[in-house]
Parts: sequence; structure tokens; C-alpha cells
Amino acid sequence: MTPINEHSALVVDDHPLVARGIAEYLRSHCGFDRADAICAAADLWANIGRFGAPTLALVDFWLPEGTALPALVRLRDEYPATRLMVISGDDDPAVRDKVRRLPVDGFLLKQAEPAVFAQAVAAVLHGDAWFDEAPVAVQTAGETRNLPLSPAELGLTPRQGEVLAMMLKGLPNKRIAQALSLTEQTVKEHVSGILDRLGARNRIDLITRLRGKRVDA
Amino acid sequence: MTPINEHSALVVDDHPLVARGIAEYLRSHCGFDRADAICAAADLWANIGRFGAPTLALVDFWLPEGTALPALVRLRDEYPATRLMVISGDDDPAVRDKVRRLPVDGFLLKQAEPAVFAQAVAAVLHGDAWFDEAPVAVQTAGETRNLPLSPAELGLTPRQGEVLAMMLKGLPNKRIAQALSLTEQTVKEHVSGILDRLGARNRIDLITRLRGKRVDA
DNA sequence: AGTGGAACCCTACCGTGGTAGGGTGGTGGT
DNA sequence: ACCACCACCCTACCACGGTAGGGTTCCACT
Repeated sequence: MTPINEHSALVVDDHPLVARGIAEYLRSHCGFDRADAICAAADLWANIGRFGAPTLALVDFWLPEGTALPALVRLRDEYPATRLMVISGDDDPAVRDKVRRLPVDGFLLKQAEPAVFAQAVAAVLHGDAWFDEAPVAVQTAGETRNLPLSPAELGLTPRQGEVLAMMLKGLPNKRIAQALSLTEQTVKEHVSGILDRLGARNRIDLITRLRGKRVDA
Repeated sequence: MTPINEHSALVVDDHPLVARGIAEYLRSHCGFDRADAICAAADLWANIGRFGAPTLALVDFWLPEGTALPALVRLRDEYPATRLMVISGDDDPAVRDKVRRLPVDGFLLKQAEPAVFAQAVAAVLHGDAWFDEAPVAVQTAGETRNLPLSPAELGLTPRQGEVLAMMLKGLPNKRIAQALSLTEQTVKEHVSGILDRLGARNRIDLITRLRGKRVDA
């Protein structure tokens, strides 16, 4: 088994190279004698069985199987001495919230600077908690992080594209009409055309089908 | 400047540790003499100015500023000898599509196995194209990759939660009613309660506001 | 015993969404 | 000159969504 003062770490992330990169960093810059990279929760238990409980476990919130929540509570439960940190790539407030209620010692965004990373790891090893603050006014995720579709690639006319874009913002026909200086009726016809082309029964069906997507002008 | 047969690489990714991890891997496993990690498109030009154009550039599709598209076309334009690969963390078909129309030499998912990574890099260096195939039946992104909200944390009654969940799927009142064995009218009242509580004018407003979110049971 | 809320049902009313079926004018292609 | 397509306008009709009244049961809390 591991000697008393040896520091070992486990990194769990579904991106093999990311896990390896972080593990490597822990070895070279954070004074760990051993750091293993793991890609699935299943391998986690196997690894612990072989090498014993690590000093620190860094676990990605999103794993291929879903969230890491069950794995985290089990880890905490079975190996209470292991320090637990959660890392995440996307800065979703809901994720922060969930993590804060979890029995873990720290939370960190993957886009953190290596120096911050080292600082956080040191703090957690020392017995302190380390929770990343939300960066101010960075509302990337939902809005910026998806590609606008062009009307053409949906088989729509330019005008239909404009109407669709406004529909997806939740605007009613009347508002669309006045925004485009049209009759409500003309808008309705564009809407009918769009629904027909995209195979949706009504605008709600359309919106839910295209949920999260955007269309440009 | 760099000697003729030396291989240098540039890795651009907004997650510092990821960039470093990949760069490290390129050095240790892919025969690169030099591999720099960069986090923003801006630093890219500075680095090239200092060390010359790299043999290979690995660029994340999503950068803090938005997509890497402008940087990619400029790279290809100004340094046509540099082999260009795009990497991405999320497997969005729209991203694949955009990349395929780009003047780049390869595309790769970050969750690829290191061995695949090495293989792809070797192929591209050799002058071949390397485009990752979409994994079959992995529809993670949109669906699985967000946390369900509980009715309670939205200030809703359990029943309202059930109705809301179905509303967000785009179901009309009538369908919801028969699914829950209710009168359409009763559903309407739940809907009114939900709209009222969440401050939405109508269900479309509601759906667009909560776009991408899910609610459980 | 009384109060309040949640869940359920009812009738009635009205605004919006969507379809049908008609029309005009402009543009690009053959 | 013709056709096809797009964009725009019109009237008329009906289904759906949502509000506003009214009501009953059951349960939890005081």
C-alpha cells in the first residue's frame, strides 16, 4: 500500500487527454507522487481497489454516463479521508448550485489558470474548502455557444429566416409584423411556410424541436 | 528560425490545462520538438511572430471570443504550409458541418483516445485529411447535458411540475390532459398557475425563457 | 372547528394562431 | 412572352390557449 506521507491523486474526466494533462500537471507542479487519469466512473473503483484510496480525487461533473453525482457521494461515503474536488468545463449556475450542496471540498472550472489550479489543490489538501467564484458578466454558455443556422440550410427563403429568428425568441405574430413592417397576415403566411417546410404542426412544436438553436437574421 | 526538419506545434484551447495537456502529449508521443499551449486567438499571432509558423496547429472550435473560424481562415491564408486541425469538446453535428466546409486538414473530438489522437496527427502531418466520424447513437449534448430543475426550486406544486415538464416538450393542453387523466380545463388552470408563478405571458414565452432546461417528473 | 392550499371539475368569453382561397407586383430564367 | 418564385396584401373561418367567474373534495396546520 501507499506509504503514509505519499500523495496520490485520481483525475476522472471523459476526455482522456484532458485527464492525462491534469494528472501530469498534478505530478509536476503540485507535488503528487502519483496521479492517474481515468475516463469513466466504472474504472474509478477498479483503480482504488488496486492502488488504494488517493489523497485527492478530481472529478469532472459531466461524465459519459451523466452527472458524477452518484460516484461522488459513494466516494465520500466509502473513502471519507480522500479530498474531493469537482471540475467542470461549462460554467452553468445550476451546476455550481448542485455542487455546493454536495459533500465535496472544492469546485473549479477547467478554464482556470494553472496557477489557480495549483492554489486550489493546495488549499483543499490543507483541509480548506475551495469554491470558484462565478466570473462576472460571462454569459457564454447558452447564448454564444451554438452556431446560428442560415435560412438557406433549412430550405427557407431569406424573409422566412428573419421571421423564424423572431419566432424562436418567442415573439407573437403581431410583434413580428410591426418589427418587420408587415401585416400580421403576411407574417402568418411566412409562419405557415416555415412550419410546412420544417415539418412542424405549430409554432410551439417548432420551438421545442429547435430548442437551443439559433437562426441568423 | 526553426531548422528545416524540426516539428513544432501550437495548441489553442481556452482551457489552459487542456492546452498544456495536449501540447505535452504532442511532445512526448507524437515526435514534436516543440509544442506551445495558447489560450486566446490573440496570443496566436504573437507566438507565430516570435517562433515562426508551426508545422501543425491544433485549434479548439470554441474560443472565449466565439468560434475559431476567423482565426482559422486567417491562419490558412497567411501560413498555408501549416497543417491545421480543429478540435472540439462537444459533438454537435452543426459544428462538424461547419468544420467540414473549412479549409482545414482535420477534425477531432477531445474525447478521442490518445492513440486515435496520435494517429490523426500522424495522418495530417503526412498530408492526408483526418475527419472524425460521428459516434453512432450518442445523443448526449442537448438532452442529457443539462440538469433537471425540481418543481420546488421553481416555486411550483408537484402537479404543476408535471404539467410544466410536458409543456416544455411542446405538448398541447389536450395531450397533457389525457396523459395525466385530467380535464383539459384543469390543465389550463395548472398552466395559468405556472405562467403566473414564473412570470411568463403565455406558454411560448415560457418555453423560450426556459429554453434548453428540463424539469423532472 | 376553522383556515388555507392543492387538486379537481364546470361554463363562458376572447385573443391569438393557423388554414383556405383569393389577389397584386417584381424578379430571374428559358 | 412566359413561368416560377418570392413577397406582400385581403377576407373569412375555426381550433387552441388563456382568463374569469363559479364550485367540490381532501389534507395539514393552528
